[in-house]
Amino acid sequence: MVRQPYLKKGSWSRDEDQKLIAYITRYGIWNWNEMPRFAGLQRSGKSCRLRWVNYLRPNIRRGNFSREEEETIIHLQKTLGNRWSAMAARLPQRTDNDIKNYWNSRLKKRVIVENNNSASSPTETKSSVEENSSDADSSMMLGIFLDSDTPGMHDFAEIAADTTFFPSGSNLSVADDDHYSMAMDNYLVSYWEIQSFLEQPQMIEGLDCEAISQNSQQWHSHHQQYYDPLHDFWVNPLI
DNA sequence: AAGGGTAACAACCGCCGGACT
DNA sequence: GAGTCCGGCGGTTGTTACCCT
Repeated sequence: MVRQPYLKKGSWSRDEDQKLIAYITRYGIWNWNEMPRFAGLQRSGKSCRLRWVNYLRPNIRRGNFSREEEETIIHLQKTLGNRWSAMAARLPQRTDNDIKNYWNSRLKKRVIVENNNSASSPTETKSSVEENSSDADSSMMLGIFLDSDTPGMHDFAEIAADTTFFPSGSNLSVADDDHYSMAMDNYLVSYWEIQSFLEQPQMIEGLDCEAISQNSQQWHSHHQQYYDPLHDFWVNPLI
């Protein structure tokens, strides 16, 4: 009987995030079930996939749904039902998990209340959405990269600025140092750390980088529709 | 200050469908 | 055609932070 290797569950640590990002950055996504072993992660493939898709992908936006996005979700939920992935396809930068959570925790109740109100007195309800006040904060954070003379850093910053790489949640205010450092800790896996990781000796003996690279390219060609356009940004500078 | 209730969200689980052998 | 593997999806749970009493 083959003993299953210990698989960690629960919250992801920063170190695990870095390992996953660094691995995918270098080799791409070729097999979720095999990747954790090569990446030095004691996680299931499913767990890695979920973490990447819902949190670590470079061009996802989290928190602070705009009024337009809210209305879109409400409309799509009416027409599509609980098809969260289909909704996510129509809401750029949002994940199905995020949309699902947002609907379950906020919008569902709001819609019920609005329906009840419209049944009695059709008054306009005020949206609970906060303004995207942290856009400026994100810009300030990006300034760090723009100041850098490191090749590739300007691309990094510009793309991040264009795609709201940095989540715009309320915790990301840079009004004080605590929030700023927390934001950095939680959301930034710096170029330098990835580089440092990649320069480490291969953790798996006999790792056939060439084969993995080819597998990755084949995967790309077959699954291009699932790939976000920022992938090149992550991969090219490091190959 | 402490405890209970609630909201928000990260993560897990089970199921399903497609691809491959 | 049957079996297996893998990735994706939706439902659900667990955890944490916050608010109120």
